Amino acid sequence: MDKAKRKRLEARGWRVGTASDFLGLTPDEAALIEMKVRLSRALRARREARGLSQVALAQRLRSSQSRVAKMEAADQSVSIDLLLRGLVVLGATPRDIARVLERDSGVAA
Amino acid sequence: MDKAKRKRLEARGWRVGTASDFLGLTPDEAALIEMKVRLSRALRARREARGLSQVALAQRLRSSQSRVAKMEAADQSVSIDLLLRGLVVLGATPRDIARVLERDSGVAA
DNA sequence: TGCGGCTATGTCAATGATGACATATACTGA
DNA sequence: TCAGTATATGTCATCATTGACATAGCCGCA
Repeated sequence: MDKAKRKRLEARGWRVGTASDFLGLTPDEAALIEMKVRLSRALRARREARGLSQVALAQRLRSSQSRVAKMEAADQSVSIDLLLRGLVVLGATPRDIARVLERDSGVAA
Repeated sequence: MDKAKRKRLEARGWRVGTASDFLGLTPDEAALIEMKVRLSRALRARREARGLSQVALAQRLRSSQSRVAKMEAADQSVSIDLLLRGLVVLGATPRDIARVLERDSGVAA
C-alpha cells in the first residue's frame, strides 16, 4: 500500500498500516467488516448486471451518486443498513443476501 | 391491537393501524423489516441459549440493558448494524447470520 | 408482604450516518 | 483537443442511532 492511500484511509478512521494494526482488529470487528465488504461487492455486481449507473441507482434509493460510490467502496461512513437497502432496491431477496454473506469472497486473504 | 398500543407505536414512527397501512409498506420495506425481525429473534435465542441476561449481553456490547431490550424487540430505533454486532458478540459467524436471514421465520403470516 | 433479578418502555444529549454539493479523475468518441 | 458520461473523494448541515438513565412490571422466594 502506498503512503498516499494509507494516509487517506487513516484520515477516515480506518486502522491501517502495519500488519499489527490489522491484527489489532478483534475477530468480531473483522467479521463485521468482512460482511460489509461482501455486501458492497454484491451491490456493485447487481448494479452493473442491470446496466445501471451510480446516478440511476441513487435515484431509486433517493440518495446521491457520491453515496452510492461510497457504498460500493464499503466506506466507513456507510452502514450495513444502507447497503441492504441498496441490495433490496436492486431486487435482492433476503435469501440472495444470505448467499452473499455465507459465500467465500473469492479474494485471497 | 388496542388503542394504547397503537398510539405508542405510531408515536415512534411506525405506520400502524388499518390493514391498508400495513399494505402501504412497499415490498422493499417489508423485506427489510422481515430481516430485522429475524435477526432480533436470533439475538434473543442466542442470548438465552447462553444463559445470559440482557444486562450481561449489554456489558459485552458496551451498551445498556434497555438497548438490548429494544434490539430484541426490533425497535424502530435499532439499526441492523447493531443487531449484527450483537449476534457476532454472541459468537454468530457470517454463515450463522446467513442462515438466520434465509430461514423461514416459523411464524404464520 | 417485601426484596432481588430480569425485562420493557420512555426520554434525551451525544455521536454517527445521510444526502447533497463541489470537485477530481478516467475514459470515449468526435 | 473538447464535450459527455461515469465514478471517486472530500465536506457539511441535517437527521437517525446510540448509550445511559429513570421507571415500571413481572416473577420467584423468603
